[in-house]
Order: sequence, then structure tokens, then C-alpha cells
Amino acid sequence: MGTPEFAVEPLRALYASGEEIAAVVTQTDKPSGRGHRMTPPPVKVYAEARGIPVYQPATLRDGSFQPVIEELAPELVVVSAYGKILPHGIIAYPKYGCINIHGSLLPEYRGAAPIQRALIDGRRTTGITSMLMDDGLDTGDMLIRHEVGIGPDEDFGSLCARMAEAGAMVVIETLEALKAGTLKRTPQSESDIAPTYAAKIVKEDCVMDFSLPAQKLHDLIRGLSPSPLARTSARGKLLKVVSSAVAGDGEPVKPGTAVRAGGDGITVACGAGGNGRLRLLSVIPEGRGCMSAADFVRGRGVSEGDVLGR
RNA sequence: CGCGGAGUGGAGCAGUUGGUAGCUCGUCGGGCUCAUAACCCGGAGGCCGUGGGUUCAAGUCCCACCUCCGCAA
Repeated sequence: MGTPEFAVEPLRALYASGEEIAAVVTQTDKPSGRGHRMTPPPVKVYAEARGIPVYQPATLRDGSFQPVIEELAPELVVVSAYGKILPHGIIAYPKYGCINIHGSLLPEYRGAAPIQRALIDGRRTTGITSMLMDDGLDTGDMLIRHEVGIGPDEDFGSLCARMAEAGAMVVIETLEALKAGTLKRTPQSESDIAPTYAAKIVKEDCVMDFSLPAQKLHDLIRGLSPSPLARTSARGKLLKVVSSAVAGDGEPVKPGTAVRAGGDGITVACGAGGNGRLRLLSVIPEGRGCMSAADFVRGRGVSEGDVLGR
């Protein structure tokens, strides 16, 4: 059971390992993109291409899916970024339980957006944890953990791809240990780290606050790139920031002021005192595609002295 | 039939009430400087997305189509 790109890798690994996959369960197709075309989730696309049966129940809560599960009679259910809460009836059904592949080192970053939140928080390390699901939100006993380092300028796209690969490894390792009978369960309560929750990213999270230090803004930008992207505005128009760099300090100026706009990008004053400097490298102006900040300046989307963020 | 923007020399853009196409950058050649994303001079490079239509005349108006993108979900 899984939905987005992140879940495809573990599925691919399972498929490649020759495991018998009774079925794949994923979210329903949703109207998406321009014109609201129905778009199937990535996991569905992958599964269908390989002839794996796909189920897309609209809800699991009303119990109507329970007979389907019992019909499929899985010995084990693997869940990765499925996007729905599993009812007790499903969690308890498989002989070997439901194993979840989660994108953090639990018990930190339980929840919906562990990878993005770790980046936004400026973490240098995160990882994958497989766990035996219980009824709580990512509270099950931990099975295998795999650490993944985070580069100082790495963005969500890059990290997510590497995390997906790590996820694939962890699934296989977990399965092998399960078969060998060497799987160890570690309750999260035994961890000396306190649990934290990675809330879903909402639009308000994406708005750049130039009174924050350059490093925090840089972390926000890369945590949200390539999607949904950190946003601000220039000359009254929406401007999304794809990539950036921390650029030292300067004279105190009103935060948000573009102190320099030229061939090397747009340098913006930030920090509570306005003496931090963040350099915007590539941006997406409203109604346009991605371009370098230098090109944006050339097209006169912004000039030195403009204040971003209204 | 969700809303909207855009397709103009390599890049980002401007093109007024329709009348032989411009800007910034890059590029090429030359010059200047100890030196610089420096500066100066000069050059190359555009069937203005495609197909129709209106007109004496269309990048500029009308119609259709293609492609790309943002918002929203």
C-alpha cells in the first residue's frame, strides 16, 4: 500500500526480489493539473505496467474494503506513504502484520512530511525506519533503521530520491530478517529521543519570512524544492524560489530588500536586523517557468532596492 | 468543459491608437587597463509558434490549431 513516487522504489524492490505480490492498494485517481485531468498515482502506474492488480478504495473506514483484504489474504502488508489511516481490521489481519516504511529515524518526525521537515529544520542526518504498525500514527515498534546523511545544500527532490532508494533497501532487509527469524522489535518508547511530529506542509509554511536568518530561509527553500516551493513576491507578483545560497552578512537594511540584482542572482537582506544576506539563484515568476535569478533580473522582474514579500 | 499567463535573434524581456523590429545579457572581432560580472568601439544573429482572415499595410486586429507555464485541486 503506497501512493507517491517515494513508495515506488520499495515496490520496485519487492517486485524485483520475486516476492509474490497479491495486489497493490493506492489512492484513487485525482483530478490534477491544468484542466483537472484525472491523474493516477505513481504507484498505480508502476503496478499496472507490471500486471499487478491495483485497488483504489475511496475509504477504508467504512469497512467495505475488509472483505477485499480477506479475499486477497496477504501474509504481510507493506505500507509506504499510502496517505490513509489504516483501520484496526486491516492492521490486525495479516499473519505477519503490516510493516511501514517511514522516511525518518523514528520516533522523530512521525507523520506526513518527515523528509521536508528534516530539511527545513536544517538537519544533517535523517533516515528510514521500518516498523510494525500499530493503531497509532507511526508509533509501532521499530524494526530496521537506516541512516541517511543530508548534504548542506541538498533539496527535497534529491533527498527524496535517495531516501526512496534507502527505503527499498530497508524493505528487503526487513523481509529477509523476518524470514530468517532474526527480526528484532524495538518499542519507540525505549528510544532516548523524544517523539516529534512532522505536520503536513501547507501553503502558509511556504511563505518566506525575511526576518528569519539566511540559513533558515535557505533550509526552507531547499526543503520545499522542487515542490511546492518557497514563495514570496516581487512587484506585486508571486515569485517562487527554487534554489538559493547563504551569502554572508552586510549592512543592516530592511529585511526583504534586494540589495543586489545582477548576473550572480538576487541578494536579499534578511534576518531580524536585516544584516543577513540570502542569494536567490533560480526562481519561478508568476505565469512563467523556472529561470535563473539573473535572467529574472534581466527581464526586469526585480531591481536593486525593491523589497520582496510585499 | 476549473481560472489565468506566454510563445519576438543563444537567454530574459519591450514593442505605443496596425506603417520596413528594439532593450539587457551572452556571443564574435578590435581597443583600453596592473586588474575586475570592468569599460569603449564594431559585427554576426529574427520566416516575430503554425495555418487562415481583415487591410494599401499586421509582431500589433479576428478565427482555428500546436506547444509551454503559473494558480487552483
